[in-house]
Amino acid sequence: MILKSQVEWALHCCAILSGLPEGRYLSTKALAELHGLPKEYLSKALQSLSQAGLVLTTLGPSGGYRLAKAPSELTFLEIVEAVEGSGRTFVCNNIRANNPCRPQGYCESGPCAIARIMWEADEAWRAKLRSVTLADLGEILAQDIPADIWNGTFEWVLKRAG
Amino acid sequence: MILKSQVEWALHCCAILSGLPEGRYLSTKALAELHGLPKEYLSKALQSLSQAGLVLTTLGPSGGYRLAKAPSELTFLEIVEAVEGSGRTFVCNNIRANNPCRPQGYCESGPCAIARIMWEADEAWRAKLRSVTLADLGEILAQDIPADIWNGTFEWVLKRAG
DNA sequence: CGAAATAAGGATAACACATATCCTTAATCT
DNA sequence: AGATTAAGGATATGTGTTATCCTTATTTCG
Repeated sequence: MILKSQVEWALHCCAILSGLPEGRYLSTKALAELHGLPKEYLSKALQSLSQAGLVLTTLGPSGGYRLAKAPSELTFLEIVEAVEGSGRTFVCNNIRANNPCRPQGYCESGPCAIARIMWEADEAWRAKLRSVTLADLGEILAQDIPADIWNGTFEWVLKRAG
Repeated sequence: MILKSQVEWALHCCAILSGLPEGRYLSTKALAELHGLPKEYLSKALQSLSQAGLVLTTLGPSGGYRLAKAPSELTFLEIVEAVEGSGRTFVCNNIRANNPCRPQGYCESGPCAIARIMWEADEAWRAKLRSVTLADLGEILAQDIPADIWNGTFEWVLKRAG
Protein backbone atom coordinates (compact mmCIF):
# COMPACT_ATOMS: atom_id res chain seq x y z
CA MET A 1 0.00 0.00 0.00
CA ILE A 2 1.91 2.99 -1.28
CA LEU A 3 0.72 6.51 -1.99
CA LYS A 4 0.93 7.72 -5.59
CA SER A 5 4.12 9.56 -6.44
CA GLN A 6 1.80 12.36 -7.55
CA VAL A 7 1.12 13.00 -3.86
CA GLU A 8 4.80 13.73 -3.34
CA TRP A 9 4.84 15.95 -6.42
CA ALA A 10 1.74 17.86 -5.35
CA LEU A 11 3.17 18.53 -1.89
CA HIS A 12 6.47 19.81 -3.28
CA CYS A 13 4.67 22.00 -5.81
CA CYS A 14 2.42 23.48 -3.12
CA ALA A 15 5.49 24.18 -1.01
CA ILE A 16 6.90 26.24 -3.87
CA LEU A 17 3.60 27.96 -4.59
CA SER A 18 3.29 28.95 -0.94
CA GLY A 19 6.40 31.10 -1.37
CA LEU A 20 5.02 32.87 -4.43
CA PRO A 21 4.18 36.59 -4.02
CA GLU A 22 0.52 37.59 -4.03
CA GLY A 23 -1.16 37.49 -7.43
CA ARG A 24 1.59 35.74 -9.37
CA TYR A 25 1.39 32.39 -11.12
CA LEU A 26 3.88 29.60 -11.80
CA SER A 27 3.52 27.30 -14.82
CA THR A 28 3.57 23.51 -14.99
CA LYS A 29 6.72 23.81 -17.07
CA ALA A 30 8.58 25.68 -14.34
CA LEU A 31 7.38 23.33 -11.60
CA ALA A 32 8.38 20.29 -13.67
CA GLU A 33 11.83 21.69 -14.37
CA LEU A 34 12.42 22.63 -10.76
CA HIS A 35 11.64 19.11 -9.55
CA GLY A 36 12.90 17.11 -12.52
CA LEU A 37 9.48 15.66 -13.32
CA PRO A 38 7.66 14.81 -16.58
CA LYS A 39 5.68 17.92 -17.43
CA GLU A 40 2.65 16.21 -18.97
CA TYR A 41 2.14 13.84 -16.09
CA LEU A 42 2.79 16.42 -13.38
CA SER A 43 0.05 18.39 -15.10
CA LYS A 44 -2.44 15.69 -14.02
CA ALA A 45 -1.51 16.19 -10.37
CA LEU A 46 -1.90 19.95 -10.69
CA GLN A 47 -5.28 19.44 -12.34
CA SER A 48 -6.33 17.41 -9.32
CA LEU A 49 -5.37 20.29 -7.07
CA SER A 50 -7.30 22.66 -9.32
CA GLN A 51 -10.41 20.48 -9.33
CA ALA A 52 -10.26 20.32 -5.54
CA GLY A 53 -10.19 24.11 -5.43
CA LEU A 54 -6.81 24.26 -3.70
CA VAL A 55 -5.13 26.24 -6.48
CA LEU A 56 -6.25 28.87 -8.98
CA THR A 57 -5.15 28.97 -12.59
CA THR A 58 -4.81 31.36 -15.50
CA LEU A 59 -4.29 30.57 -19.16
CA GLY A 60 -1.99 32.00 -21.75
CA PRO A 61 1.63 33.11 -21.54
CA SER A 62 2.53 34.04 -17.94
CA GLY A 63 -0.26 31.68 -16.88
CA GLY A 64 0.03 28.88 -14.34
CA TYR A 65 -0.93 28.12 -10.77
CA ARG A 66 -1.15 29.87 -7.43
CA LEU A 67 -2.62 28.82 -4.10
CA ALA A 68 -6.32 29.49 -3.56
CA LYS A 69 -5.83 30.07 0.18
CA ALA A 70 -3.21 31.31 2.61
CA PRO A 71 -0.54 28.66 3.36
CA SER A 72 -1.67 28.69 6.99
CA GLU A 73 -5.13 27.55 5.86
CA LEU A 74 -4.02 24.77 3.53
CA THR A 75 -3.42 21.41 5.21
CA PHE A 76 -1.45 18.38 4.11
CA LEU A 77 -4.66 16.35 4.25
CA GLU A 78 -6.36 18.53 1.66
CA ILE A 79 -3.46 18.13 -0.74
CA VAL A 80 -3.11 14.40 -0.18
CA GLU A 81 -6.83 13.79 -0.61
CA ALA A 82 -7.03 15.97 -3.71
CA VAL A 83 -4.58 13.64 -5.46
CA GLU A 84 -5.12 10.32 -3.73
CA GLY A 85 -8.85 10.56 -3.10
CA SER A 86 -10.62 10.62 0.25
CA GLY A 87 -11.54 6.96 0.43
CA ARG A 88 -10.52 4.77 3.34
CA THR A 89 -7.46 2.55 3.06
CA PHE A 90 -9.40 -0.38 4.54
CA VAL A 91 -12.34 -1.62 2.49
CA CYS A 92 -14.79 -3.86 4.34
CA ASN A 93 -16.26 -6.55 2.09
CA ASN A 94 -18.48 -7.72 4.92
CA ILE A 95 -17.25 -11.29 4.68
CA ARG A 96 -18.90 -12.03 8.04
CA ALA A 97 -22.11 -12.21 5.99
CA ASN A 98 -20.78 -15.41 4.40
CA ASN A 99 -20.84 -17.22 7.73
CA PRO A 100 -22.86 -20.40 7.04
CA CYS A 101 -24.08 -20.45 10.65
CA ARG A 102 -26.13 -17.30 10.30
CA PRO A 103 -29.90 -17.44 9.83
CA GLN A 104 -31.22 -16.71 6.33
CA GLY A 105 -31.86 -13.06 5.66
CA TYR A 106 -30.15 -11.95 8.84
CA CYS A 107 -29.10 -8.31 8.59
CA GLU A 108 -26.17 -6.66 10.36
CA SER A 109 -26.83 -3.85 12.79
CA GLY A 110 -23.80 -1.80 11.81
CA PRO A 111 -20.33 -1.94 10.32
CA CYS A 112 -18.03 -4.82 11.20
CA ALA A 113 -15.94 -4.39 14.37
CA ILE A 114 -12.75 -5.05 12.43
CA ALA A 115 -13.61 -2.35 9.92
CA ARG A 116 -14.38 0.12 12.71
CA ILE A 117 -10.94 -0.40 14.23
CA MET A 118 -9.18 -0.12 10.88
CA TRP A 119 -11.11 3.04 10.12
CA GLU A 120 -10.04 4.54 13.46
CA ALA A 121 -6.45 4.01 12.39
CA ASP A 122 -7.22 5.73 9.09
CA GLU A 123 -8.67 8.61 11.02
CA ALA A 124 -5.54 8.90 13.17
CA TRP A 125 -3.55 9.19 9.95
CA ARG A 126 -5.89 11.85 8.61
CA ALA A 127 -5.89 13.77 11.90
CA LYS A 128 -2.11 14.07 11.75
CA LEU A 129 -2.16 15.30 8.16
CA ARG A 130 -4.99 17.70 8.99
CA SER A 131 -2.87 19.23 11.75
CA VAL A 132 -0.02 20.31 9.49
CA THR A 133 -0.35 23.30 7.17
CA LEU A 134 1.80 24.60 4.35
CA ALA A 135 2.80 27.43 6.66
CA ASP A 136 4.17 24.87 9.13
CA LEU A 137 6.09 23.24 6.31
CA GLY A 138 7.49 26.60 5.26
CA GLU A 139 8.93 27.20 8.70
CA ILE A 140 10.60 23.81 8.75
CA LEU A 141 12.03 24.24 5.27
CA ALA A 142 13.39 27.68 6.15
CA GLN A 143 15.45 26.01 8.87
CA ASP A 144 16.39 22.92 6.85
CA ILE A 145 17.55 24.52 3.65
CA PRO A 146 20.80 26.54 3.47
CA ALA A 147 20.11 30.21 2.85
CA ASP A 148 21.97 30.39 -0.48
CA ILE A 149 20.00 27.52 -2.01
CA TRP A 150 16.77 28.87 -0.57
CA ASN A 151 17.36 32.32 -2.02
CA GLY A 152 18.67 30.99 -5.30
CA THR A 153 15.57 28.89 -5.79
CA PHE A 154 13.35 31.82 -4.87
CA GLU A 155 14.99 33.98 -7.54
CA TRP A 156 14.79 31.17 -10.07
CA VAL A 157 11.05 30.89 -9.39
CA LEU A 158 10.38 34.63 -9.51
CA LYS A 159 12.16 34.89 -12.85
CA ARG A 160 9.61 32.40 -14.28
CA ALA A 161 6.48 33.44 -12.39
CA GLY A 162 3.95 35.34 -14.48
CA MET B 1 -4.20 3.55 -1.80
CA ILE B 2 -6.14 0.53 -0.55
CA LEU B 3 -5.01 -2.30 1.70
CA LYS B 4 -5.01 -5.79 0.20
CA SER B 5 -8.17 -7.76 0.81
CA GLN B 6 -5.88 -10.37 2.35
CA VAL B 7 -5.48 -8.01 5.29
CA GLU B 8 -9.22 -8.21 5.92
CA TRP B 9 -9.12 -11.99 5.56
CA ALA B 10 -6.17 -12.37 7.92
CA LEU B 11 -7.85 -10.26 10.59
CA HIS B 12 -11.09 -12.25 10.42
CA CYS B 13 -9.18 -15.53 10.51
CA CYS B 14 -7.18 -14.42 13.54
CA ALA B 15 -10.41 -13.39 15.24
CA ILE B 16 -11.68 -16.95 14.79
CA LEU B 17 -8.40 -18.52 15.84
CA SER B 18 -8.36 -16.42 19.00
CA GLY B 19 -11.50 -18.28 20.12
CA LEU B 20 -9.98 -21.69 19.53
CA PRO B 21 -9.29 -23.82 22.65
CA GLU B 22 -5.68 -24.38 23.62
CA GLY B 23 -3.77 -26.82 21.44
CA ARG B 24 -6.32 -27.19 18.66
CA TYR B 25 -5.88 -26.27 15.00
CA LEU B 26 -8.21 -25.01 12.29
CA SER B 27 -7.58 -25.73 8.60
CA THR B 28 -7.50 -23.37 5.65
CA LYS B 29 -10.49 -25.23 4.28
CA ALA B 30 -12.61 -24.48 7.35
CA LEU B 31 -11.52 -20.82 7.47
CA ALA B 32 -12.27 -20.41 3.76
CA GLU B 33 -15.72 -21.97 4.11
CA LEU B 34 -16.57 -19.89 7.15
CA HIS B 35 -15.76 -16.64 5.38
CA GLY B 36 -16.75 -17.60 1.84
CA LEU B 37 -13.24 -17.12 0.48
CA PRO B 38 -11.17 -18.92 -2.19
CA LYS B 39 -9.23 -21.56 -0.28
CA GLU B 40 -6.05 -21.49 -2.36
CA TYR B 41 -5.66 -17.75 -2.19
CA LEU B 42 -6.59 -17.45 1.46
CA SER B 43 -3.80 -19.94 2.00
CA LYS B 44 -1.31 -17.29 0.88
CA ALA B 45 -2.51 -14.90 3.57
CA LEU B 46 -2.21 -17.60 6.21
CA GLN B 47 1.28 -18.40 4.97
CA SER B 48 2.19 -14.77 5.53
CA LEU B 49 0.97 -15.03 9.11
CA SER B 50 2.98 -18.20 9.52
CA GLN B 51 6.15 -16.67 8.10
CA ALA B 52 5.75 -13.75 10.48
CA GLY B 53 5.55 -16.18 13.38
CA LEU B 54 2.05 -15.09 14.39
CA VAL B 55 0.51 -18.53 13.93
CA LEU B 56 1.71 -22.12 14.32
CA THR B 57 0.87 -24.91 11.93
CA THR B 58 0.65 -28.69 11.81
CA LEU B 59 0.41 -30.93 8.78
CA GLY B 60 -1.76 -33.89 7.99
CA PRO B 61 -5.41 -34.56 8.72
CA SER B 62 -6.58 -32.48 11.68
CA GLY B 63 -3.81 -30.06 10.81
CA GLY B 64 -4.17 -26.32 10.36
CA TYR B 65 -3.43 -23.12 12.22
CA ARG B 66 -3.50 -21.78 15.74
CA LEU B 67 -2.25 -18.53 17.25
CA ALA B 68 1.37 -18.47 18.35
CA LYS B 69 0.61 -16.06 21.21
CA ALA B 70 -2.21 -15.14 23.56
CA PRO B 71 -4.84 -12.91 21.90
CA SER B 72 -3.97 -10.18 24.38
CA GLU B 73 -0.40 -10.17 23.04
CA LEU B 74 -1.26 -10.10 19.34
CA THR B 75 -1.86 -6.64 17.89
CA PHE B 76 -3.65 -5.52 14.77
CA LEU B 77 -0.41 -3.97 13.57
CA GLU B 78 1.40 -7.30 13.60
CA ILE B 79 -1.31 -8.93 11.51
CA VAL B 80 -1.58 -6.04 9.07
CA GLU B 81 2.18 -5.84 8.60
CA ALA B 82 2.52 -9.60 8.19
CA VAL B 83 0.29 -9.43 5.12
CA GLU B 84 0.83 -5.92 3.83
CA GLY B 85 4.48 -5.48 4.66
CA SER B 86 6.00 -2.98 7.06
CA GLY B 87 7.04 -0.37 4.52
CA ARG B 88 5.87 3.22 4.74
CA THR B 89 2.92 4.41 2.69
CA PHE B 90 4.85 7.51 1.61
CA VAL B 91 7.94 6.89 -0.45
CA CYS B 92 10.33 9.83 -0.76
CA ASN B 93 12.05 9.97 -4.14
CA ASN B 94 14.10 12.95 -2.99
CA ILE B 95 12.98 15.09 -5.90
CA ARG B 96 14.41 18.15 -4.13
CA ALA B 97 17.76 16.84 -5.38
CA ASN B 98 16.66 17.74 -8.93
CA ASN B 99 16.54 21.43 -8.09
CA PRO B 100 18.70 23.07 -10.78
CA CYS B 101 19.67 25.85 -8.34
CA ARG B 102 21.64 23.57 -6.07
CA PRO B 103 25.44 23.42 -6.23
CA GLN B 104 26.97 20.36 -7.92
CA GLY B 105 27.54 17.45 -5.56
CA TYR B 106 25.59 19.05 -2.75
CA CYS B 107 24.45 16.43 -0.27
CA GLU B 108 21.37 16.57 1.95
CA SER B 109 21.77 16.54 5.70
CA GLY B 110 18.75 14.36 6.38
CA PRO B 111 15.39 13.23 5.03
CA CYS B 112 13.13 15.72 3.29
CA ALA B 113 10.80 17.73 5.56
CA ILE B 114 7.76 16.61 3.56
CA ALA B 115 8.73 12.97 3.99
CA ARG B 116 9.22 13.45 7.73
CA ILE B 117 5.70 14.82 8.10
CA MET B 118 4.15 12.07 5.98
CA TRP B 119 6.05 9.47 7.99
CA GLU B 120 4.70 10.93 11.23
CA ALA B 121 1.20 10.37 9.88
CA ASP B 122 2.15 6.78 9.03
CA GLU B 123 3.37 6.36 12.57
CA ALA B 124 0.09 7.68 13.98
CA TRP B 125 -1.68 5.01 11.92
CA ARG B 126 0.65 2.32 13.19
CA ALA B 127 0.37 3.50 16.78
CA LYS B 128 -3.40 3.08 16.65
CA LEU B 129 -3.13 -0.43 15.19
CA ARG B 130 -0.46 -1.29 17.72
CA SER B 131 -2.81 -0.31 20.55
CA VAL B 132 -5.52 -2.81 19.65
CA THR B 133 -5.13 -6.52 20.38
CA LEU B 134 -7.12 -9.57 19.34
CA ALA B 135 -8.36 -9.74 22.92
CA ASP B 136 -9.83 -6.24 22.54
CA LEU B 137 -11.49 -7.32 19.32
CA GLY B 138 -12.93 -10.40 21.04
CA GLU B 139 -14.61 -8.25 23.65
CA ILE B 140 -16.18 -6.02 21.04
CA LEU B 141 -17.36 -8.96 18.95
CA ALA B 142 -18.90 -10.63 22.00
CA GLN B 143 -21.08 -7.55 22.42
CA ASP B 144 -21.79 -7.04 18.70
CA ILE B 145 -22.78 -10.54 17.70
CA PRO B 146 -26.08 -12.10 18.87
CA ALA B 147 -25.48 -14.99 21.25
CA ASP B 148 -27.08 -17.64 19.04
CA ILE B 149 -24.92 -16.82 16.05
CA TRP B 150 -21.84 -16.53 18.23
CA ASN B 151 -22.44 -19.94 19.83
CA GLY B 152 -23.48 -21.56 16.56
CA THR B 153 -20.28 -20.41 14.90
CA PHE B 154 -18.23 -21.58 17.86
CA GLU B 155 -19.74 -25.08 17.59
CA TRP B 156 -19.25 -25.09 13.84
CA VAL B 157 -15.58 -24.29 14.33
CA LEU B 158 -15.02 -26.82 17.10
CA LYS B 159 -16.55 -29.58 14.96
CA ARG B 160 -13.84 -28.90 12.36
CA ALA B 161 -10.89 -28.07 14.60
CA GLY B 162 -8.28 -30.80 14.85
C1' DC C 1 -5.62 40.78 -35.52
C1' DG C 2 -2.35 36.82 -35.40
C1' DA C 3 1.11 33.98 -33.15
C1' DA C 4 2.75 31.89 -29.12
C1' DA C 5 1.98 30.02 -24.59
C1' DT C 6 -0.81 27.96 -21.34
C1' DA C 7 -4.39 24.83 -18.61
C1' DA C 8 -7.74 21.18 -19.33
C1' DG C 9 -8.76 16.94 -20.58
C1' DG C 10 -9.41 12.75 -23.72
C1' DA C 11 -7.11 8.55 -25.70
C1' DT C 12 -3.87 5.21 -25.35
C1' DA C 13 0.11 2.37 -24.08
C1' DA C 14 3.49 0.36 -20.72
C1' DC C 15 4.20 -1.33 -16.40
C1' DA C 16 3.60 -2.94 -11.62
C1' DC C 17 0.94 -5.13 -8.43
C1' DA C 18 -3.15 -7.50 -6.52
C1' DT C 19 -5.95 -11.31 -7.30
C1' DA C 20 -6.70 -15.99 -8.44
C1' DT C 21 -5.89 -20.78 -9.87
C1' DC C 22 -3.28 -24.93 -10.49
C1' DC C 23 0.20 -28.13 -9.39
C1' DT C 24 4.01 -30.45 -6.78
C1' DT C 25 6.31 -31.64 -2.49
C1' DA C 26 6.86 -32.96 2.22
C1' DA C 27 4.90 -33.97 6.50
C1' DT C 28 1.30 -36.01 9.47
C1' DC C 29 -2.55 -38.76 10.98
C1' DT C 30 -5.58 -42.93 10.84
C1' DA D 1 -0.81 -47.49 2.62
C1' DG D 2 -3.92 -43.86 1.81
C1' DA D 3 -5.96 -39.56 2.88
C1' DT D 4 -5.27 -34.86 4.43
C1' DT D 5 -2.81 -30.91 5.18
C1' DA D 6 0.65 -26.66 4.83
C1' DA D 7 4.16 -24.72 1.85
C1' DG D 8 5.37 -22.84 -2.08
C1' DG D 9 6.40 -22.47 -7.22
C1' DA D 10 4.39 -21.31 -11.76
C1' DT D 11 1.21 -18.98 -14.25
C1' DA D 12 -2.68 -16.41 -15.75
C1' DT D 13 -6.07 -12.36 -15.14
C1' DG D 14 -7.55 -7.97 -13.78
C1' DT D 15 -6.90 -3.35 -11.99
C1' DG D 16 -4.60 0.82 -10.99
C1' DT D 17 -0.43 3.67 -11.54
C1' DT D 18 2.67 5.83 -14.56
C1' DA D 19 3.54 8.05 -18.76
C1' DT D 20 2.98 10.06 -23.36
C1' DC D 21 0.54 12.22 -27.08
C1' DC D 22 -2.89 15.07 -29.04
C1' DT D 23 -6.83 18.40 -29.31
C1' DT D 24 -9.37 22.40 -27.55
C1' DA D 25 -10.26 26.78 -25.38
C1' DT D 26 -8.31 30.75 -23.36
C1' DT D 27 -5.04 34.45 -22.59
C1' DT D 28 -1.00 37.40 -23.49
C1' DC D 29 1.87 39.99 -26.37
C1' DG D 30 3.70 41.92 -30.55
